[in-house]
Amino acid sequence: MGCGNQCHSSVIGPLFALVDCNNFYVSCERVFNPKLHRRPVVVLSNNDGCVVARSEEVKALGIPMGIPYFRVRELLEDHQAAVLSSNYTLYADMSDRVMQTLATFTPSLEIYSIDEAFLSLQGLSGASSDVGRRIRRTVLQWTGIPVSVGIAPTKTLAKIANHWAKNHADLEGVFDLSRTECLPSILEQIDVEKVWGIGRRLSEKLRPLGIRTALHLAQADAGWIQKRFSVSAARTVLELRGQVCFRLEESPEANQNIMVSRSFGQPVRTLEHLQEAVSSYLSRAAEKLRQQKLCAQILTVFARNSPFGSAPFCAPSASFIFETATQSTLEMMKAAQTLLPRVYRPNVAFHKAGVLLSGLVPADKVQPNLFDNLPVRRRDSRLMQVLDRLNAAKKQVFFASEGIRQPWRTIFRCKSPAFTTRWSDLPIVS
DNA sequence: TCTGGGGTCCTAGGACCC
DNA sequence: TCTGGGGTCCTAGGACCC
Repeated sequence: MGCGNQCHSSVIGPLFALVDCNNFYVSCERVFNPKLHRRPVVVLSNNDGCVVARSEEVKALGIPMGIPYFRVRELLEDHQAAVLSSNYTLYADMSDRVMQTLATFTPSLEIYSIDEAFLSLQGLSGASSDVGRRIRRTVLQWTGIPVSVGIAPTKTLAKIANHWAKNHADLEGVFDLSRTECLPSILEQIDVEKVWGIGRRLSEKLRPLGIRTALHLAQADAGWIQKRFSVSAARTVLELRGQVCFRLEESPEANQNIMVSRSFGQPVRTLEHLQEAVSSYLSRAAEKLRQQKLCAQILTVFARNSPFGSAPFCAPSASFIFETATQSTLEMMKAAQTLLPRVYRPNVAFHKAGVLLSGLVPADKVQPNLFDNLPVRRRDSRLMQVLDRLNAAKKQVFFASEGIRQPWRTIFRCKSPAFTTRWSDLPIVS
């Protein structure tokens, strides 16, 4: 690096580590299928639509994140790439293992996404970069997943440190930005769009103003940025200067919305099939709602055609407000049946539909309504409990309204087995 | 032919009230 | 009838994240 020596006294101020799994979905697949090593691998989104994870070999081919698969299929074939559908059950289980491993290092842990966590290293003894290396080694050994670790006094800088660790092989996956004298020269090499919280739109507006790198942004006037853009952008400026604006959120707030939406395996043109799909999504959404011990006041149903087709974009939606917040799938399905005719359009080829539950309240804090039918509520509640218990491990019982043939169902053409969550799919070592 | 899913936060603008 | 300011709440839409 040639950036001067890093000293190793213990740290007093706040210190964050961002641990990010490398190419997470691809890494999960490689743990159970050694043939995927040293070979280009991609994982695709639902319906095998877009590239959502790429191995290093694929990145080297210049294939960007999120590109539609059909546009790069030939290129991938030319390089004998392995192409896999998403196996969310596997990734969720592997994520749990990684997070449990991280929790052994510190209780101050924020699970930020399926493949990322922030840790507070404040007060931990020893050199922070040694801790980083230990984290990396342990996660790899216990789960098989390679991670990168970025360490810095703010979350935004930890993100940058992590990014730097990923892009400099000599660092072996760990970079401690809090102990470097060359922060400005690093920020100078980072495009402003790469900064956490600055997206494409914002960077397009910043560049003409001369703010093209993370360093430019760090040196900008925070008050002016707030007036011109937003308070969040101003916070990012301060964070780049080492001033904490985003704290660790160890016990996250309850969700404000629960959404289940999917693109269809093939376009839906009939009210009947739209009803099936919406019933099935609603059934899943209500399950999530009960898992989180919440009730919903508002149900929104929406559907849309493809934004890429020649037909004008069409995205009707309709909402239902319950007299009393509910967690009963039955009650919600009844409501959905009244909403769907308002959403359905003959002559529209629907490409996607979804349900949104909002106005969420804890189940034990629901205000009962004067005209509530309590016996029905209690009966429904018992029924839902039984349903959830039956479906806990594997879906065994479903509503007739969800349909049987389900021609709209999401397609996964090349999905790997459920290595870690189904006995029959257990990998065998011979 | 074929373009993901699930979230959060912020702001602007309108309605309404005093 | 005319004139004015300040505050809150709600919603839609935009931007961001992975």
